[in-house]
Amino acid sequence: MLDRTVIAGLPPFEGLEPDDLDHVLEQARSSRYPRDSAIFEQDAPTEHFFLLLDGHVRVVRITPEGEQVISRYVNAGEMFGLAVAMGRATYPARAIAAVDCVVVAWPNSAFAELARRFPSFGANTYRTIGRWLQDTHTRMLELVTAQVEQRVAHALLRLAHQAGRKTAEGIEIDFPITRQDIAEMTATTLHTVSRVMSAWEEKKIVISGRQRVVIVDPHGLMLIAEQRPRP
Amino acid sequence: MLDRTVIAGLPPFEGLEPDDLDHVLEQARSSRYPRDSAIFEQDAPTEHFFLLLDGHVRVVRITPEGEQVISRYVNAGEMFGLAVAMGRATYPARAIAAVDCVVVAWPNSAFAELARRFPSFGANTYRTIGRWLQDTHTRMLELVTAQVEQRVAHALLRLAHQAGRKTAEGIEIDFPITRQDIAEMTATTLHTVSRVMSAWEEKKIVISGRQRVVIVDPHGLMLIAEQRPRP
DNA sequence: TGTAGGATTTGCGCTGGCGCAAACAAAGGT
DNA sequence: ACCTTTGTTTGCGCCAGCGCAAATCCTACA
Repeated sequence: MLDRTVIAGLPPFEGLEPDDLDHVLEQARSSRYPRDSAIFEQDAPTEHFFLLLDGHVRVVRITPEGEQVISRYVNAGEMFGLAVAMGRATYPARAIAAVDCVVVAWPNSAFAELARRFPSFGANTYRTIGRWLQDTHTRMLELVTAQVEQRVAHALLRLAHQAGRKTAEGIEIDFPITRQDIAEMTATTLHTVSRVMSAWEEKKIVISGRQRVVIVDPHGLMLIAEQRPRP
Repeated sequence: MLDRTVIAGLPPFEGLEPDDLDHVLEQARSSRYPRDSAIFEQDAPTEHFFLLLDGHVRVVRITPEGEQVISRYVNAGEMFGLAVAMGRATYPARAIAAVDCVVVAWPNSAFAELARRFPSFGANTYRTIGRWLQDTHTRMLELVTAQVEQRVAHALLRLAHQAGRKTAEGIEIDFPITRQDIAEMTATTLHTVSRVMSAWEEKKIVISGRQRVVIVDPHGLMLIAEQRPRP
């Protein structure tokens, strides 16, 4: 049985009494996932929905042709795998632990009861899904209208915002991320990402190494991201 | 006051008693929108949510740079402008009547009450939003991985499926649609769409004219849509 | 300390489809 | 019947970024 303090104060459970929190956790079980392991697979039947307690999770969609696109990164404290709330029988994507993770899982059957018993939980969940829809639209717009350099800049800024850690050199992305990963976020190739980032390293905008990105000059990066395609 | 039969049998109101339907409609008002008029504007404060009774509505997102992307077409019988269900204060896109339309609008304030009083209505709405999220992801994947020709083929097949009308020549898209519109659905230019479709006309796959598209050979189009990029 | 495997960098050539421009065609208004 | 507006077609040149290939660099593990 989990301690109620691990979920107290998280948006989905805001306003719940200690007893309520215990009730919520009664149906949950927590597990650890080592780095690079799958939490659920695309098209697998949905049996659980999840809360990430610690770590970072990558959500990836794969086309029939085998091409991958990273649809988002999940940060600690966020819900994911909410297929049940969307009335889906299978997960639409694969979830991979980007680092060692601690996850709480509820069986799908718990969702309806929790949403009914704690309306704020249901409302929050649906708002979350609504926000994902917005974010997805926004990213889609960006992917199809902006140039590669701007897309990569946007992706890094978003990562820095969500999962940035201040260091002496600048803002470091808090989990290992490869050129390939960035390519899959921005719909390009690892070669192009590498070229773009090498150029930025030259200009002292970022420092990057193996699976590591530090943003030295966020403002400079923002200028690149906001650049008009044809002035 | 609207007659209850106009909404009876529609998925969101499935299983409601005649009295319930009357109650639902008490808070609604219906209006007509002439072709090309806006039903709501992007970033405008959300005051209503809508049901399309008759016609076709185009939902368009505009970037700060002024580029447009058509995020979907709404068909008769579908809800749209559900910003309130996603907890948003402004509409994330603009809705334009693609033909003369009849629309039912409810004030946002009605949403919470309806969702509480008729759980099936709430569940259906949230499922709908979940489906939009899926569709958007799928389209995004397609836009960034497939070639222009395949994207246009997919777009036409989707349109034919949702809003196709059988004619002597083939399946005709049920509303006026320009090359520019198709370009905004597939993230390309009207010039390229024109070239692609001229080639298809040559091969007797489609017949097209001013604001008009007829799919003569859906199977041939499907072959193009499913084509592997690099065999 | 050596080494295998993964990650990254970089050069080079090619091409899909965009930008530009101009002509043409179909509606609709007067 | 004419003119304006709006939509469509087509030719041409160009370039961002991909595919391919090869070298190099880390890092973990033996």
